[in-house]
Amino acid sequence: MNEVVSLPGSVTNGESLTLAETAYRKLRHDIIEGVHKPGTKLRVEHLKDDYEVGAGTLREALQLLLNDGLVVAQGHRGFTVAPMSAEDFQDITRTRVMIETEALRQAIALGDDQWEAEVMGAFHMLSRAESRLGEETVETRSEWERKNRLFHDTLISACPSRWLKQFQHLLYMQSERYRRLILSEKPIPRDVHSEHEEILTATLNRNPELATQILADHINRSLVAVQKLPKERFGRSV
Amino acid sequence: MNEVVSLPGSVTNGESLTLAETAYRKLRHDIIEGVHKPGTKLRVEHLKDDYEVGAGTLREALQLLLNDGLVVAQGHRGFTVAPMSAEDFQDITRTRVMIETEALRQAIALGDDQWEAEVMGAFHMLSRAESRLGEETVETRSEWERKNRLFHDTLISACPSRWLKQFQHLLYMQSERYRRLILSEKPIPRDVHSEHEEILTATLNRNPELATQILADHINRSLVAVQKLPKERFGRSV
DNA sequence: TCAACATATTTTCTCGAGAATATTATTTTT
DNA sequence: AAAAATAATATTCTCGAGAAAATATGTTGA
Repeated sequence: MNEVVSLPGSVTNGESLTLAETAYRKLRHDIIEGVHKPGTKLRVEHLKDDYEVGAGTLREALQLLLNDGLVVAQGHRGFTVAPMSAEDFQDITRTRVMIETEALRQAIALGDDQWEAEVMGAFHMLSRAESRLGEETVETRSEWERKNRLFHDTLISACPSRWLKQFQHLLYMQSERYRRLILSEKPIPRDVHSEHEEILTATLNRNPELATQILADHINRSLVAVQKLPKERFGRSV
Repeated sequence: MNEVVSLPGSVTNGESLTLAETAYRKLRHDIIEGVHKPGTKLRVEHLKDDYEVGAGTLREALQLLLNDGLVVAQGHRGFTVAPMSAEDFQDITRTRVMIETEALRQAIALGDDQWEAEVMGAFHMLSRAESRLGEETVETRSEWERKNRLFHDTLISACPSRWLKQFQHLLYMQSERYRRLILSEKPIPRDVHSEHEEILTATLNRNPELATQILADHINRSLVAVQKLPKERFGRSV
């Protein structure tokens, strides 16, 4: 069941990890979690000690982050954490709605019994993680984040388009960084559970119109929350 | 008019180029042009001499190519030219139609006079390059390829979504590799000129339905051409 | 006081050599 | 002879030091 498969967002095809890739993952995590603030310079000499790798290896990790749009580079002027802004998140959200609803549409059209079962399973795992969210520890929150991503990934896993899924993954990752701003403000609101449930039932009923409509609303809901935030929360502007 | 702007596909924001990035560009060109066949191993020790850089620098260039999906990596097993297949091109084409038509729709809705002028200019340049296509040299073909990309880029340049444009750029680059297979077979057919012209007029008439329809047909046309090719042309299979 | 120039410092970029890992070839065993 | 184990080769990955470039500091002249 738990076969080794190349998870999206991974650079290599599973199996053994290089030091550069582990550093890449840690850095990615820290950028999404806001450890490295938007617009901040990422100096190799400082970071190589924190992440316990050589300078060249850390550079490789930074190069990989360019793909994800979490880091920007400037020739001979080093690397910088990608800036954040309300406009950027609006763009991310709109594009993500377009990509993810199309992917869901295709998944609903083509998914088989196996896929249905996996979607139900992912929803169940997410529900359990949600119920454990009362005790507000770091672990429960990151657990919920993992399960939420898994649910969204599984929903569209039956979509045959490699590129659509890749773009969805990228935009989800970007959204995560913004969603973190809201979560640090107030805990995850109650109605997300019912939203997920509605998406689930509409999907299993093979109702693409309804499922994509709810999914779109669901994704858009975090947009209005971010737009209410004061702009200082986005870190230093460019 | 010709201000220095960060062209998509470039890693840095213009200005001075690093050795790693120039190597990246050359490698990208060579992969698209088929110098390095799909599925081929890219050995650092061999390539560093060809591209006149150190081993570490060439590794950086390869890392950057991962983003573009032209190279795949496997932990401790090095880099490989991304494989090609008819199914992959079908996916690329469908996704590209979706992305590029949406971008064009937004551009038509929001583009100003300046944009209209640039679109006309790009079309003119493309037409001239097409007329020079009779003398079948390497230079005229690559000139046409450049102008064709510029035309497509300019069409959607008024689209405000950074991400849509980024995805369009990625998929256009992928298409280029496949289009090369057709071009080596037979020269560029006559009717592409009229197709471009129809897109232009529909766009300038602010007719999004017609413009996106013709654009979609235009992009899809190369799909059927590729699907006619024998599968040996795609290089060694995975 | 301010600007232009030169110097010093920091940071990035680049390279080649050594360590770790995978692949191929050889030998040994069943 | 086929399979398993071992040795040899090739390739990738990692590191730290030096070269190149950018930034910061200091100096001179108007």
